[in-house]
Amino acid sequence: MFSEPGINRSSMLDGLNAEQERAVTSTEGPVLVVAGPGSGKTRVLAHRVAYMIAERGVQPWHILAVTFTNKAAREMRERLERLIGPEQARKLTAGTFHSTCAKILRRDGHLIGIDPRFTIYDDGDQIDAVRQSLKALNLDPKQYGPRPILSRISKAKSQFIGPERFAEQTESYFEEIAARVYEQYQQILKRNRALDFDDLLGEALRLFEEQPDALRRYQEWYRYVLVDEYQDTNRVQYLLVKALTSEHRNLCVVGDPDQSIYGWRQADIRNILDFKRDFPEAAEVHLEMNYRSTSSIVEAADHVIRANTQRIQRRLRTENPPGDRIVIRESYDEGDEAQFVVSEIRRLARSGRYQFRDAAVMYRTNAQSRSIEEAFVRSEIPYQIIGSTRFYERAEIKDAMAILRLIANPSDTASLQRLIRNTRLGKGIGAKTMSQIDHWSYLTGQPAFVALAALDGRSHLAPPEVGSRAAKLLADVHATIARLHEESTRTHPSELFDRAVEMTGFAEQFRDTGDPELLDRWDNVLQLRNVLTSYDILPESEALQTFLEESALIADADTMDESGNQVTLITLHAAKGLEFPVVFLVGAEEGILPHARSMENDAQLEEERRLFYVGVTRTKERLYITHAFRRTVFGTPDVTVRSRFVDAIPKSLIESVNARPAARSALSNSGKPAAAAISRPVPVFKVGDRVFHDRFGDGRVAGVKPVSGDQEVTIDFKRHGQKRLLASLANLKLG
DNA sequence: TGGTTATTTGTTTTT
DNA sequence: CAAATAACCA
Repeated sequence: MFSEPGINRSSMLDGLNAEQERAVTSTEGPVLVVAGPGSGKTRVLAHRVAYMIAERGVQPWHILAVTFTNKAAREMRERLERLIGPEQARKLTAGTFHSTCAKILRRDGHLIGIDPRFTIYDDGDQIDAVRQSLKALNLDPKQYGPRPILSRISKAKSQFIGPERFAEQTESYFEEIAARVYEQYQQILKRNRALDFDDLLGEALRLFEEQPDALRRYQEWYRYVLVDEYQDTNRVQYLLVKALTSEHRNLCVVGDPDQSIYGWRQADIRNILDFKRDFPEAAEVHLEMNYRSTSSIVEAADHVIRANTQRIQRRLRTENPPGDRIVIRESYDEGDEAQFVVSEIRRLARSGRYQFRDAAVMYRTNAQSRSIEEAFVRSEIPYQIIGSTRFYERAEIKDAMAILRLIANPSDTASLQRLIRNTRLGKGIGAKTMSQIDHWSYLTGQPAFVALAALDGRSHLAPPEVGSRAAKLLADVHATIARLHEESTRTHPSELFDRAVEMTGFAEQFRDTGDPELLDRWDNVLQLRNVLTSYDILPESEALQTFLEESALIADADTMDESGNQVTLITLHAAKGLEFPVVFLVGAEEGILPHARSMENDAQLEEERRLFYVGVTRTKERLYITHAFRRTVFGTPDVTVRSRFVDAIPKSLIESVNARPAARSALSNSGKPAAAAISRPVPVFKVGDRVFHDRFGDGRVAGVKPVSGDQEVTIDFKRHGQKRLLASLANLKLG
């Protein structure tokens, strides 16, 4: 039974320490909460909202809680349900910046000329738009990579700098180019009635600036605003929050500068300083007691982060027992590393102390998940990968989504192009025809769909010049989509989907085929359809729109499944905010963590250190840090150097360093090979020896270097060139 | 036009 | 190594 409202005071503040209580009860006016890892931040946030509602009589719909992921929003609501009941909890607004802004723009965007049917462009769509812009400007995409240009545009947008202002303040030739692309890019988005991720925030801010009445309405509505993960907000997000709260000034921000890991996404640490400037009356609360981790882990984390100079020095505290030591393990290569992780997890599971679900493997780059995943597949231990192989990035899903997006917003030319390229409906319409349409769009400023309408005799505009055969086909496309679009407001999404995949001939390409791969893909499409059915209960007029919006704005972390008993594989970035009893931090090597591309300056390096720190502090009990002697990156194997971050951990907290089981026994005394090493005998090599390797084949020893109880041999392989290998691990045979 | 193969290019991190 | 693009042929 849930507690009734009017709850006694103690239950809201029950079990909170003095600082936590202060964070919960300072409900009026601005508050800055600096919350260290594991300091009960999530709990405090939920209790604060509950307290406001139950004790201070604040109406739940007057509260806006902005979280970093939808999952965090969901968790907040769930906690709240337990505290004040589902009735009240449901009335709270909780969501990410992006989803909140999207909703605001659907409702009020028309005031600043935004079509409420707008499509949200994801990363891939954005790149396409940049490519198109380059083409329209006759610039060579080889010379100016779309990726760097897009990131420059995104950076400008995150600072609320529009194309005009950006063009005025360019500082290099590259920026000149970017400025021209930026302008063109915006035109393309506008023409397609599309907004990219940055626009969702930027346009919402523009709405607030240009329409004071609308802003006042939202200010009146959201009288209390909470922002979680404040250290990762950018300029525009700050300005949004500031605008929203400038009247009532009830703003509570929660963050931890030591966990700021999104600088590259224009998260601006100045937001904390500016908060104090713009809200000088703000109360400040520091949560420093760690309730999550063993003291070994807390101490290790503290030693790591201490090396950052751009930092308010403070120390982490815990009253937890020391627990297990941290295991640091050197593997031979990524395969061996993965194998170690798997067998260690199995060992822990067998011991009965942990389940699979208690463990997570964390890495710097998605690419690293490959070797780990292979080991899991072989071991038959259940696992889930967060991000990486994203469902919505599969070709067949993108195709199906394009159809749905097009139905919702026929002006979305990117989706139209996809449909024409990949379905029977577009068969016979080639690149030449499409570029004619493109040109027409450029001249008229109208989306491609209008060109199709003109060819179908449904527009007063003069149709583009295309071949008569193509004209007929395009008119057909127009008729089909127009019909589906018209039906969409009175048809359940799943039914609409069924009609759409038939009418476009999309379903057809998967049918009557024994090809197991095709069957597999169709299975994915059906999975998508299954997701759609859950939107059938919504009113037909908005169901499709809601689905598209939610699927565009899901974060990787949102897809985490906590119901099954499986190991989680996740990037360090996505792991922010999570915790696990057992954590494997893999690939702790220079060039990976810190990443090679983040070693140029101190600011970047310190962010990498924070990332490592985030990984360490996710751990409740057992932390493993692994690095490999040799790693194949890019198809080229290379000898690695252990990450400097590992070396910052005091030896007293470490259980074993450089555990190379076979290595120690390889050379027992005076360089003579041990008769029986634990696993296999390792020969002693000298220059000139002929050897055989399982993968590299025949070779000749070119050099030998003794390393702690082992040999590092350099070998010229006949087929694979020169390699450096560790004798004890390479399994070389004397030939 | 469309599908195939050869070459080439590149991997941070993500709403 | 493998995904993505370019050249190539049908």
